Amino acid sequence: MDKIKVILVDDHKIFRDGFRMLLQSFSFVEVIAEASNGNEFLSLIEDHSADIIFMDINMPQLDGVEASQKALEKYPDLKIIALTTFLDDDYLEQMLMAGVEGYMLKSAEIEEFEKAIVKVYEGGNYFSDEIVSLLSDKLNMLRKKRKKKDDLPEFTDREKEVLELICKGYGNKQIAEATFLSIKTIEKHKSSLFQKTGTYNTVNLVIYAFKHQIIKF
Amino acid sequence: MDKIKVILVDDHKIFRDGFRMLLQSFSFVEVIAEASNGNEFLSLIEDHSADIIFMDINMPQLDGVEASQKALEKYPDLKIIALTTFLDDDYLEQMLMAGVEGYMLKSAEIEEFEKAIVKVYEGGNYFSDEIVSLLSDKLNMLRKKRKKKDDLPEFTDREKEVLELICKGYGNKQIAEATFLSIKTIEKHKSSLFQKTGTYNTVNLVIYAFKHQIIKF
DNA sequence: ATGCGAAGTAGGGAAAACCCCATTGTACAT
DNA sequence: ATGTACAATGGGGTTTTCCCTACTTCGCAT
Repeated sequence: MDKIKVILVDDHKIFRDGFRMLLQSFSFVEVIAEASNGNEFLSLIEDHSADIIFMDINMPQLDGVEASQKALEKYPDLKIIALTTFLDDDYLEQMLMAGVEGYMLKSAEIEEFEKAIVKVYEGGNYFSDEIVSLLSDKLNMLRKKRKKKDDLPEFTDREKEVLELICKGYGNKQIAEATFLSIKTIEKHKSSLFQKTGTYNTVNLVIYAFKHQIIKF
Repeated sequence: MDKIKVILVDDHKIFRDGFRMLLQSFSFVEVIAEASNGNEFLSLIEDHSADIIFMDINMPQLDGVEASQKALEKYPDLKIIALTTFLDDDYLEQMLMAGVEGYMLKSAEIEEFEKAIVKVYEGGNYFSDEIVSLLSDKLNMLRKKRKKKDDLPEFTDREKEVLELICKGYGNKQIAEATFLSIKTIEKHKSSLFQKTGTYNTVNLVIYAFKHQIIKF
């Protein structure tokens, strides 16, 4: 079996040296190239076909987030494992959205790296426990924030029905046709919605609905 | 040290029986109660102070999602570990948003449950690898969908300016005042926006903007 | 049994949004 | 220099939205 070809991207030479040694100690891994920032990496992948990229996030010139995005745009099958030092990481969401296959701390145990490489190489993904915890915490924060804001008023059935249609982009006339009611009635229901939500026209109402997640995308 | 007090919620008695036995085999765990659906669980927690809840998701009467939401509303410090059978789970996001501390497959290994209980009891959280993979896949799907849709038209500076104000809920008059232009001009810019986006009124335009993430919440 | 409030149904008229069309200015190419 | 393209600015007139008011129905409490 061929060795798994790995590229290292990190701005600290010392870290790369240490990490390369660690990886080479796995018999099934070969470090085929290194880059010290995003730009260097992007030109590098033109000439090398790697299986897995270990990508630092904080780097000068072009950081890991943008480098990953650009690389994946051109080579969507690239498998990237993001590396981060601390847990106060604001880039987590961005990096996940960029489409990385793994995310772990530089301080992880040797066995973790081994596990991660194998899993990602086989088409899976790997996230260290700390990262998962962090993500979960962020979700919780989000939830609490929403909860606080959500003293939503109560809507009647008709109002909910009308609001749904409004948020689909229907005008009063179309809503009237869809519900077999007169335009005037629709207008009244909208008026009630305005009052209950503290808005004063349709656009505001739609914005309100989106912000309070009453409607789904 | 006291035993960790656990409540089981699942509609299948056989599963509860087997799972209880499994848990009791850990010397540090005590199953103090069981419920066969969400409603039963909600009345149960009034009388029991549990450390950890194992909560099935698909249940008759009141499912795991709503039960968890309601329970956590009343007792925010409750620690819930969600259990699911299959991986085709549409409730994943909802359950995470509800604020569960863990999420795992019923088919998990014994050691996994042990690990999960300890971690969650100590204030952490636990998600099985399969769940994490699923979540990551969903994120990837989301990303790809956004990418595909994002052949957004190009807007002129004025148009962007007007669009921003529209999405703040401003009417034509207010936008005109804010930009020192005539209402008619604003109307024309909006008209251009309609054409470029394929929409035909302000409400539709706002919806378009939200869906394509042109504006931020 | 009756009264009272809340939801659902509309009309008339004012205000805002929208469509078709015209003018000006600017950049860029021939 | 001149034509083409397009952004930016607006006017006139129609359509839609919005506000104020009114009537009916239904549940529910006195």
